[in-house]
Amino acid sequence: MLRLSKKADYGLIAMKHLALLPKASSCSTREIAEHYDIPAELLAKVLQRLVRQGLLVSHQGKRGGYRLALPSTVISVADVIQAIDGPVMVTACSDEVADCDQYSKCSVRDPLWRIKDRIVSALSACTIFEMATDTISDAIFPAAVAKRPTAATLASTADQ
Amino acid sequence: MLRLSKKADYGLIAMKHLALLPKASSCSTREIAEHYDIPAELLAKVLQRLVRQGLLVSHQGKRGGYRLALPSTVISVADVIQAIDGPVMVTACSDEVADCDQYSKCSVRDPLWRIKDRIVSALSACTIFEMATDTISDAIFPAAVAKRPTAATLASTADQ
DNA sequence: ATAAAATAGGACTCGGGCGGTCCTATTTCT
DNA sequence: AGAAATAGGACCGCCCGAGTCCTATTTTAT
Repeated sequence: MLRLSKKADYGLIAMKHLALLPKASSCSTREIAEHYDIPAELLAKVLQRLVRQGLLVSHQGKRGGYRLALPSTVISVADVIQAIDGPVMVTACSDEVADCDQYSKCSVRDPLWRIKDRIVSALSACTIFEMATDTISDAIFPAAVAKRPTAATLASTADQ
Repeated sequence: MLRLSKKADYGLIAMKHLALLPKASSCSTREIAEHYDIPAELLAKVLQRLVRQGLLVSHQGKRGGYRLALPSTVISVADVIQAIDGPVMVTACSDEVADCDQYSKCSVRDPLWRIKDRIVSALSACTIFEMATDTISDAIFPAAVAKRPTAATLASTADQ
């Protein structure tokens, strides 16, 4: 499935919302939660984590709220996801840590690592600004991929 | 986290294993399972699914087994993952199906869709052959990404 | 001063899905 | 005929994500 967590979803929604706010104005958890029908207390935790990671700045007390700590052109989707869910890891075995019982025999760890890097690149190449303004280009290298026939196509022709 | 399922892991391991076999020879579930310490019955289901999706061909009966249905240069990592886990979807709301309760108010669906396409592109750009021969290039467009400062960097410098 | 509204964050629960197992066909080779 | 393999349905336990509850603290408005 390769889905990202609800928290990351909420985080991106919030970041986009904050990016679209007038400069230097802020917004409370409740406002965002109500606007998008997100459980407020859950969103609160997400925003708190984004503060801890330095992507948001908070203002406590009544009339408090959050605003971006940095220009939206500098914060990437990868930054948000990683701030919330921790480092992106495609495989069970992270960075040197062999917490997967097949570590010694695993033959796909290195290849998958490179693929993970590609995914992180894809996520890093997209900024919150681009999300907010809907200016994300469609693909990274359409040519290279589109050219090659998909296995699905070939398999169906080879079916019988 | 954005992790892929154990099944997908096992599938990729098996596909790589089969790709490295001498041409036209096959291999049984048990052989692969024992070689990589994978629960045989679970791996069996994975391989069966790969057969149903046309990526493998099976030979039943004693001395049966599996072999690639197509050249390893034509099968992509995306093909394998999708054959096992179904379509890659970054968000809860798939293809037009609004099974997520925030569908109407969701502001990040379209951007995330494009990002999903990028991820699928990254996965589609890597073939089983490349996995088997360890010839995966490191990144897609290193320049574009490396050039931009990361939010993490900026956040830490702006810390106080 | 006091109350209200907000962030900060720890502790807890609940349910679904993933990983895994078991069992029973069916096919095919020896 | 029997062994060894694929095919596949049914089931189960448990972990973790999603969400809730509660309390403390900070700040502002009245």
